[in-house]
Formats: sequence, structure tokens, C-alpha cells
Amino acid sequence: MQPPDELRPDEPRPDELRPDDVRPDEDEGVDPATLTPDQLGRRQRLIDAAFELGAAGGYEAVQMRDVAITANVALATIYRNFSSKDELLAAAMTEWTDRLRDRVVQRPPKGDSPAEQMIDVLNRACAAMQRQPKLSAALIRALSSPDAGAYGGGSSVRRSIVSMGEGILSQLDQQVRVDILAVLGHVWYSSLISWANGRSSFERVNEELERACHVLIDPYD
Amino acid sequence: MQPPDELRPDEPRPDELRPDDVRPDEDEGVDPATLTPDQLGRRQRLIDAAFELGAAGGYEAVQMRDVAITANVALATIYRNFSSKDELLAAAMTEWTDRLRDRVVQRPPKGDSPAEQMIDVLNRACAAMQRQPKLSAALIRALSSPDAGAYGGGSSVRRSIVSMGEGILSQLDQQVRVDILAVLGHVWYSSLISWANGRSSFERVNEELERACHVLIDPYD
DNA sequence: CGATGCGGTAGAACACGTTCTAGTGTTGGT
DNA sequence: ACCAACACTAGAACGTGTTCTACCGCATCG
Repeated sequence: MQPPDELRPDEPRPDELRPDDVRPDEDEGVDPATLTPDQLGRRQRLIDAAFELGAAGGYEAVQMRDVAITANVALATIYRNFSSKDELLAAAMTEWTDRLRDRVVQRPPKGDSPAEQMIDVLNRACAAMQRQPKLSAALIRALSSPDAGAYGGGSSVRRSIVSMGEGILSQLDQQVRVDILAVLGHVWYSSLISWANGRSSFERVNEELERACHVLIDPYD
Repeated sequence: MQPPDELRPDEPRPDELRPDDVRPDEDEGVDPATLTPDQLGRRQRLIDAAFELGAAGGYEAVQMRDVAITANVALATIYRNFSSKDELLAAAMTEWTDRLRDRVVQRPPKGDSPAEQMIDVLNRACAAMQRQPKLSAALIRALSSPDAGAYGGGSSVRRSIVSMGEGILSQLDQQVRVDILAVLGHVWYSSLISWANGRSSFERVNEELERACHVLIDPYD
């Protein structure tokens, strides 16, 4: 299974993701540049297997033995590429997030005020996740785990929020913008974790984000 | 081990927590009122064992077999009282949070602006956690787990933030206050999870909270 | 060519949360 | 006094992430 990269079925696809867009990942200590094609293939098959199993059955369905079988690889080989299940899922999350962000950024946000535009962008991102709820929950759950890779998967999420928001809030003072986006990152992260753990609905996530956008952005606008 | 309830060693202790302060917990589906003293004792010994092991070695040191031994109870008995390790820890968290909140609320916050006062309150709460870092991390980790009890431990944390903040922000519009506190709850939760997972330092948590307080509260002040 | 080392494979083994089995008080109703 | 229900106990058993053992093939270096 390929990474589920649709945002909306009716949306035109932007150019394929150029690999050099993605800054050299220090993902899990393995420098991808030094990998042989064989190794890259295995690595990608593992990530794809994670997508597939996660999309079908969520976090607990991504069982390492099944991942190994699906990717046609020995169990121990997974651990040569990823130090844990959560790191494998975090790598998958990174791949997905990067695509998603590029896609979302591409379309001009609807809305009259910066807050509305920001809400639109976040809603679109949410909608994309909602289309693969089990997979999204699995990936988010991995991100909130104690060992999701050295760089902390959360920062990947936050980087994406920042780059999605920078354009919209460009009229604001630099420092305020950074602060607002940081706070929004927290709200996003926290809401999604609650959702991924089944403690909150997707509508609730959207409400929280909306509330945060308004209370954060409106007074500066 | 007793729940680590000191806030500052030099702070005067408020009255002992009155049990009727704590609203009847629907903790994990067991109505405490119907428990025999024996059962209450076992339950408390379990929570105390969790405190003790968690304080000494963090989340992974709270092993169910050890909890059983420490509390002088059979393994299966733990599961009669708590449906999982994370629920046991969540119950411990609730106990601790309730005390902590009462303690923090009692002292008038330092600071000239509402933002500064709010920061002071949050800093004091953080300082209390910092004094038992392994335990705090263990409890927070349990809160962010997928099954930490029906009511979602997170809500207990958020309730505490709200009650800590209500006094300080009383001059603000009701709706705005609720929104601000909700957003602060997300920032708190998100930062602490990052910290509990070893992805961020305590100073960073404080910085994030400060930043959030200012950007959220100052424009309304 | 032979040695060496690395990355791969199959599968057993291990750790810890959780569940199950069987047996033993203890209690409350008749 | 007896029976049924129920909480507890000791310990085995199970599931899944992770690690270990033993072995193999292949490339690189001398």
C-alpha cells in the first residue's frame, strides 16, 4: 500500500514530492544516503507495510511479526532499520505529514480573517486524517510514545503547522507569529492525542482548534 | 510511601485534604462507597505502591508483579481494582493532582499582570512535579495512554488548570476566560507529555507555558 | 583465492502486561 | 448449620514487542 496521500479526491495533485524537498532526515540514526538500493527498498517496504496494516486495523494491528511478513523481511531486519515499532510508525508519520503539508500549503486558504484562514488550513489537514482514521490514530499514538525517534516526532508535526501558518500570518509581528504558531502546535498535538486515544471526537478536535485560532489570532488582527 | 504532597518544603501546609473535597470519583467504575474497609485498604496500598515504585524508577519500574508484592496482594487482585496499569497510575495521578491543586490555589499568586500571575501558578505546579521527576513522568505517561480510565485522566489535569486559573482571570469576559484556560490546558498537557517522554527539558516546559500565557492573556488585559 | 565482516534469515527466547485456572476463606441469607 | 456468592491467592499461561543464537551469502581487502 502506498502512503495514503490524497487530501481530497477532487483536489488536483501537486507535483510529486521532490525528494530533495525533504531535508535530510536524521530519522533514526540511519543515514539514508549511505543505504544501498536494496536497503532502501526494504526500508520502504517496511514503511508501506506499516501504512497498510495501520490503515486496516490501527495501532495494535501493526504487529511486528506481521510487518515482517508483509514486507517480506525477517523480524530482526525491522530492528536493523528502526529501533522500535513506534519509530517505524514515526517514520511513516513523517512521510505522510510531509506530503500532507505540501498539499495543504498549495491551496489558498478560504476565509476573510487570518483566524478563519488558519482554521481552514487546519480543518483541511484534519479532514485528511479523518479519511484514514485508524491509520491516523496509529501514527499519532506512535508520536506520543516515549521513544518515537531521536528528533521527537512531535517536532515534525509542529514544523508542518508552522510552515502551513507562516503565509497566513505574515502580516503579524514576527515574534507574535512564532508564539501563536507554537501554541497552536500544542493545541493540535494535544487534541489529536486525545482523539487518537478515543477520548474525544473529531468534531471536538475541530472545535478546539477553532477556539484556539480565534482566541489567539483575533486580538492581534 | 505516601503520596508526595509537598509543594515547597518551606511552604506551610494547608489543612489536610478534606475527603469530601474530592468529588466522588467515577475513577474506574468501582464505587468506593460500597467497598469494605479491607478493600479500601488494599486499594490504597496499591496506589501507594505505585507511588513508591514510580518515584524510585519511573514508569517502567511500576511493574505489576512488583506492585502486587509491594502492596502484599495477589497479582489478579490488582486487576479487580484497576483495569490496567495505566488506570492504576491514573488513579494515583488524580490523588496527587487534587492535593497539588488545593495547595497551589491556596497561596496568592505573585505577579503584577494576570499573565504573570498565571505564570506563577503554573510554575509552582511545575516545580512540584520537578521535585519528583520520575514519578511525574510516570503519571503523565499513564495519562497519555490509550486507556487511562473512562473519564480520561487528561480531564482531571484540565479541571485543575481551570480551577487554578479562574480566580486570576476573573476580570476577563467569561467566554474568553474559558477559551484561554482551555488553550492553556492543551499547552500544559502537550508540553508535559513531551517532557515525560524525554523530548524536552523542564525549562522548556516553563518557557512554553510562559510564552502561551503572554500571547494569550496580554492582549485581553 | 581465502579471510573477514556485514547484513540478512529463521526461529527460539525473554520481558512484562494481562488473563485464566483452581482452590480457599469469608460472608450473608434461609 | 448449610449453601451460594464472592473476593482473594498462588501460579500457570498467553500475547506481543524486543533480543538473542546460529547460520548463510556476498562483497571487499590482502
